[in-house]
Amino acid sequence: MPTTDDDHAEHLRPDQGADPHITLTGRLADRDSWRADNCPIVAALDVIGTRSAFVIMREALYGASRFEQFVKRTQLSEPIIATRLRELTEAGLLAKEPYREPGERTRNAYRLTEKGADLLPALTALFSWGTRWQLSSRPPVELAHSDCGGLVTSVLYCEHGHIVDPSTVELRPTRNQRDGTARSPSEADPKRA
Amino acid sequence: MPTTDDDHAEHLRPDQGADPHITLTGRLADRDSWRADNCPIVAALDVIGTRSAFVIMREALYGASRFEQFVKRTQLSEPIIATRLRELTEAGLLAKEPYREPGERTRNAYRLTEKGADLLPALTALFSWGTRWQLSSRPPVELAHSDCGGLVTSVLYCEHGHIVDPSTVELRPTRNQRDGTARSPSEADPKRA
DNA sequence: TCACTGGCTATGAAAAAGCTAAGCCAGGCT
DNA sequence: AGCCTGGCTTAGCTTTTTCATAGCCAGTGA
Repeated sequence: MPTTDDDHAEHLRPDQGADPHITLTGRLADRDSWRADNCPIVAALDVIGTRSAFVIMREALYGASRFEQFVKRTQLSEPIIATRLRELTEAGLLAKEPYREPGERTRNAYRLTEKGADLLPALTALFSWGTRWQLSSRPPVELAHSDCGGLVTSVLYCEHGHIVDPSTVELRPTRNQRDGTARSPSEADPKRA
Repeated sequence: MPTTDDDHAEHLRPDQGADPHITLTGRLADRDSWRADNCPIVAALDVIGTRSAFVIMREALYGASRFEQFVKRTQLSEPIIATRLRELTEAGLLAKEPYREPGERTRNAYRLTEKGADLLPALTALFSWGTRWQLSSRPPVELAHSDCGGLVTSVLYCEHGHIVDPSTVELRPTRNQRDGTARSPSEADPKRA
């Protein structure tokens, strides 16, 4: 196979399957000229960046709302469950709601909020990824669409209704809503050196 | 508002917006009768369950492949970067490939593999979630579909081509491929007490 | 009033994640 | 041969996560 002396060879994508990263466009193309301050992924991980938080959110999405349910279903320790439930409630992913069974005293339920439920695509994507790549056999449970019975995964989708192939995803400077002008990365990131 | 003494009131979903968890069906409906052993989400977190792993995968998807690039772009420490790169390579998400610039000695590049690239839906979902719920202003960058320019997120999608509303997602026992018979949870989970 | 109990908190400990700083070393150039 | 340097590793440390265990306490029923 002939080799190339092209200085840009490293930046090119010689083989879609070989190095399938997304394309950085505009001023983002030079990745070392900007920092990923205010990264939304890191912002998400500020709330749910521990293994125990993921597991608790899994059970919240599976319908758990009471402290004892989280204890039984996650196998995490009580101090950790209490701490995570408090943090997730303070962050708005769960809402503490008093409820009372007849003959028993008032307790609190940790109800899933819209903010918490909106993690379903992320957890579904991890569910699919883990199923495909990590488990040696199919898991005993699967996610399905109750309307039609089809299996559910998370896919990349654009606002124009296209299923987006990963090779056609690009990272670009955020555009102002009104005129489409790209915002300077530093414009929205005055913090941090 | 009248209250109900219905014993099943807690299990019902009185308000779709109030408690938007997914529906457990079949023998999974009694959540305390099975354990989430071999959970694909936990299996995924075995590989990528640290904040630093997420950040490194972000940069790999943004095109980083050299050790120094990960150092500059993540602000993580070198020992941690080296450890995570080794672990992600051993797990198959990155592939170590020697390359050589003219006049320089051979180095290794950490190339994204198909397995690694398949985390894009999960990272995109976290990107969207963080954008919507955590950042006080829009991030300076956005994900777009290069074919049409539309913004990209992760959505729930079923194998029959439907965009799936979260309220129509269910967790069900995995069906055998041939005859659709559900597998017993213990069938695939002989391990762990 | 007393016993019970669900939902925590407190304590101490272990392990993991992450950091700073220093150092090693192989291989390229002079 | 010697110097330089990118890519690590090592050592020591801090912080975070997580655990086991014990205990507290408010509120309910007897």
